[in-house]
Amino acid sequence: MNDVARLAGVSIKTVSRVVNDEPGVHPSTAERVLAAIDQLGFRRNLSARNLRRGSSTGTIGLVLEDVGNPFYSGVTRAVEEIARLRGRQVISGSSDEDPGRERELALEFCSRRVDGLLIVPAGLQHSYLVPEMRAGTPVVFLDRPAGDVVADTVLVDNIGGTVEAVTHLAAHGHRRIAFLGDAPDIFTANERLRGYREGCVRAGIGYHEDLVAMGPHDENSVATTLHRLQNLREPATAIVAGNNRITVHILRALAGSADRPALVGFDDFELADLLSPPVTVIAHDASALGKAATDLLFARLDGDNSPPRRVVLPVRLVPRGSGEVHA
Amino acid sequence: MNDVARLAGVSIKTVSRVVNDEPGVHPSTAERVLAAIDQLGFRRNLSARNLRRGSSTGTIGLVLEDVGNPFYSGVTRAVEEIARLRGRQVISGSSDEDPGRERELALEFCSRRVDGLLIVPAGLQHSYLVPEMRAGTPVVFLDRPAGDVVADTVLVDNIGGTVEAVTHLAAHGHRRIAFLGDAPDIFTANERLRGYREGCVRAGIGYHEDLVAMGPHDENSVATTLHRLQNLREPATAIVAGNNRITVHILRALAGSADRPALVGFDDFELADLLSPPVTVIAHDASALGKAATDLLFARLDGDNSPPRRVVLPVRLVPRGSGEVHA
DNA sequence: CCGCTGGGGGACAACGTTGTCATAGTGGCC
DNA sequence: GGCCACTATGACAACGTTGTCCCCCAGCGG
Repeated sequence: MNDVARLAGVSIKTVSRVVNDEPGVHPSTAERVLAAIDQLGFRRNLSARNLRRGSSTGTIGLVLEDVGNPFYSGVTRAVEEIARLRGRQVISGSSDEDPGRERELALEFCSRRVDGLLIVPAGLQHSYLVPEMRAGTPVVFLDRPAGDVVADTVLVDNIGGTVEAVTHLAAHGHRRIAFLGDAPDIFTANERLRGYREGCVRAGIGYHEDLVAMGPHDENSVATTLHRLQNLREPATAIVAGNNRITVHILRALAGSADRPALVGFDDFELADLLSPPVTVIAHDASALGKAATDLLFARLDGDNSPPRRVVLPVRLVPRGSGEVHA
Repeated sequence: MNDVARLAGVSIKTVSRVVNDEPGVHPSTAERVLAAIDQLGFRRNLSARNLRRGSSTGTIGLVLEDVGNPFYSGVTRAVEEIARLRGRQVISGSSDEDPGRERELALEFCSRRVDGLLIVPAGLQHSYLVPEMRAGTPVVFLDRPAGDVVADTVLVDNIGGTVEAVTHLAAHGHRRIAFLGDAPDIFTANERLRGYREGCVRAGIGYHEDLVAMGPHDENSVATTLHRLQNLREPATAIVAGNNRITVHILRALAGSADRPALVGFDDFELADLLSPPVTVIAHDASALGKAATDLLFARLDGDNSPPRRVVLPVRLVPRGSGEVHA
């Protein structure tokens, strides 16, 4: 800006006025300044501007588990969409389910003075955010609640979803329904297990430990587990999968096998309808989740200081006929 | 920092020293400062720090078409990974194939003084970046080349891929091979069309206009096109799909149809192997693309100022048996 | 001719840091 | 006791902006 001022033969304040479209600059002066800006390729430094103005940095931080997972990339897209409408950039990072990494990312974002934080929490300890929240950075938790702070939270109806999955399978005559879930210290995994249990009880088929296998799961562990489930004295005839990755592992393990158990997966995924058999899922909308959370965040930025809210988004069973009809 | 200094009864410079682990602070003083920091929830302002130090802002900008597309979210993940190793945050935005939006995003990132830019170019005009590049911001183009600036570029072998696809189909006896591609003003779409054409010529089956349908495509247009192709005097017996979205549209349109043409899709996608029939694809690796581009960017940041490079990543045909065997 | 008005423009401080340099105190050595 | 070296600390400027306030001068009315 200094250089521009010198080249145009004006003070830097005048350059600032031109750059900001402030009134009170003679057209001919403005033209000279613009020419200088063009010639020097000047671009105003947003950091300095925000520092001086003490205003918003125009950024929001997004911490999620893995941008590479289509579910989270859908969330990211929705967040970006709304942020854009409100003139914000999104800075994002993947925690890979590691609480330490989550914390590192969140605090780094705070150091950058993001206007707000959206977090898919990895662990159960979030008191590290208290000073930041007290200092005025709004935080919205997404997909899972925070461990030990009270804050806005957007969840999906995990319990209702798995209850519905089990009910659906039981209604088709299944009595040996298995559940493969993610690591039980992950909130959603645990909730879905609870829903599974409740569904079993409601359906009158009872809850049996031997039908449950919690993760972490990879392709091999899923294959092994399926083998076990199918060789029980009373084999499982149906499976509820705790998330999209597990569903895919199951599909891969079952590929080509003759006697396939019925399957209902939590999380919808592309092409689920084109598989044979198509896969029945508990669907919930990544963009709805991202949108709800971002809306909440912006409401806080707009001055809403009502007590923290917890929003639970509905899920819906999408029956596609993945073997529910009990042979 | 001022407040911390006051509370600890020291100068702000001493606080700065403590925060930065600089030597020459008495342990007892440091302790007082740390206590004050803790009490006030102080966190150093990175913008101010970077402004003062004139050093890197620790961010890189990523402009892509749509984070929601699994291909690009894979790229994003890879970029994030490497950026993290080099202590950078990633700011990303989706251009939605709109050159204006791309420009807006890229220049906004420049205003934020990102250390470097990774761009999946939407249009053909990138001279707007010249001043920024001259000012020292390295730019790497990804997946497609820039229109009118010379800069580092990482591409995949689009032509080789489609040549291989056509060759593969022709080897299985197909002589009426159609091509459904994206809008021809998109570099990759055009390249793949060229590859298709060359493949046809090499296979000695000739290039026929009536077998080509360039986009933009949506589910309906793909269905209509397929209908046309199958009702030609000499119907298409095989299809090459220009990208993952088109492949999926085709699969959906063909679902349940009896007489399916063979299909080879450009871009691999999850579950392609589990469909029936499985889908043969031209695979290329989103993370490899992201990694190569980010490595190139960091090489520039490390001072490499050799002439701009163009890296072309190989693709490979993954035969899965999607009806190539001509009945 | 004087004073007032208002448009155009500049000087300067401040945002929150850190680099540079100065200074006060302390202990050791001759 | 005087001098030096060294440690711990602080004062101040500067990074690139913008907000506040002030100044200059042309034009106008009296």
